[in-house]
Amino acid sequence: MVVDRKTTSPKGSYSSNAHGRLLEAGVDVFGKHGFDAATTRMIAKKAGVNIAAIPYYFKGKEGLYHAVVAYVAGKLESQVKSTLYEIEGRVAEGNLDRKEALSLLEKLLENMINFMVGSAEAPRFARIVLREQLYPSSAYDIIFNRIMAPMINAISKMVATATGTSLSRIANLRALTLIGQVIVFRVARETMVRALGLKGYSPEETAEIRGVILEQTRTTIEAMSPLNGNQ
Amino acid sequence: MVVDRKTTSPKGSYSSNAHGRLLEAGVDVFGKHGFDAATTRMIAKKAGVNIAAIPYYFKGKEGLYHAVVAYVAGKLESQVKSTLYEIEGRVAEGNLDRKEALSLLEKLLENMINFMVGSAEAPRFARIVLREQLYPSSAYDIIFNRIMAPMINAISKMVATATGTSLSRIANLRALTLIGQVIVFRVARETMVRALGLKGYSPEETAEIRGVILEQTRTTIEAMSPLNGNQ
DNA sequence: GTCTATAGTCGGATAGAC
DNA sequence: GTCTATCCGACTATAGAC
Repeated sequence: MVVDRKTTSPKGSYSSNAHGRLLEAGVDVFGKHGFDAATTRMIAKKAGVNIAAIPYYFKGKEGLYHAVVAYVAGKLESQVKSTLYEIEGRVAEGNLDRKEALSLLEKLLENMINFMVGSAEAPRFARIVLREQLYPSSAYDIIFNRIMAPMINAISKMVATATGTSLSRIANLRALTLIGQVIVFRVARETMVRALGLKGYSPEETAEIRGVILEQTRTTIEAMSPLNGNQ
Repeated sequence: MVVDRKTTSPKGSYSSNAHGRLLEAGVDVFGKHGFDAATTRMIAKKAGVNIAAIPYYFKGKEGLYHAVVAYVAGKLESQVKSTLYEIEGRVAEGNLDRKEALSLLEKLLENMINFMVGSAEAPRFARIVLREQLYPSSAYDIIFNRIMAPMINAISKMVATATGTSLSRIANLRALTLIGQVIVFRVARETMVRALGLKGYSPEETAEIRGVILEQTRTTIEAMSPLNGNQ
């Protein structure tokens, strides 16, 4: 199959080496410096391609940035996609009980923790997202639609079902506090490292963190359930 | 004598206070763009002072940045200082029981929530801190020593005391999840706004958030306590 | 203390050879 | 598709008038 690299559409083409290398380098350089402070010279150098390849493949710095954000969104999406599908499917079937909802919620949180805390490449991708949280650009729509909205939606539904309450504002807020418990370990990594005297997150420490978060999730869900029988 | 200038200055132009105006403008501009991307031109313009005032008062852009970080650290410190002193004092006295520890923990979290979620000027200061979390510079020491370490320390101690356990790694991790529940509302504000259809955080919404976090804190602490009697 | 003017550097993008 | 050379604008900092 012949791939049309450039010509009119930067979206149709992927397999060019320079194209892919620029995306990977863009994740690191935009993540480290932010859009404005990142220079096309740094990115091109890191990618090992000529600076002129950026306007050539991506119509300029801004086009590269949007492509990088979409690339990152796809990576993050792939970490939770199967669990999100599973949840969606079970919700559609309509016979989800509290116990299973809690179990699906735990599975989703585990997905998040394993990636956000336990994966070596998470920091690279997370930095792009966090920068967009800090000061959203036009690229934020991509992140919101592909990651944030589906995650909040799924977690809120599972919280509501697991606590036997309706899908309310309160369920949404509880979902966000659950997300907060996970992302704090990514956002405040440097603080964690200094405060706890860690070097990074070892598999054992990741397991400890997972244990604490899941335990708190279970006890909170249990305490919030108005009846304590099973559905 | 105050000389009335050509009015690039938005606010009535007090020319006597270039130093303070540069700090305030620096919070906004460094917060919005980051150190590298922020320009001394933007800051000087926003402050309504001449660019040359930056090297004059702060020995250059970097000196201004460090001064801004210290200024922000002081502002944040002042939000929790009295509660931190109170905790320190009670710990030193040595007769803190579980109930009082929980109450002090709640007070500290309330301080955080009221400022981080409920205050209109929190986003300005938080952005500086979040950028340093994202990619710590040499200025991070100021933030860590004046804010992060004292907060984590105090929360961990109160968690350990309130759960009747010793001050362990687990208590530290639980402290961080509590912090995470608060800061997610600051970090992911844009996501919150979109997902919940809010415009910002009204006093009512702040109260709802406070209710959810404090309720979860109480039930979690209770569930984690090995004995359920009252000390 | 505050200003203007300017030096010196580095940014993104393009043209055109190959 | 990839390169070199180059334009032009914007940056920080300084010198020196007032």
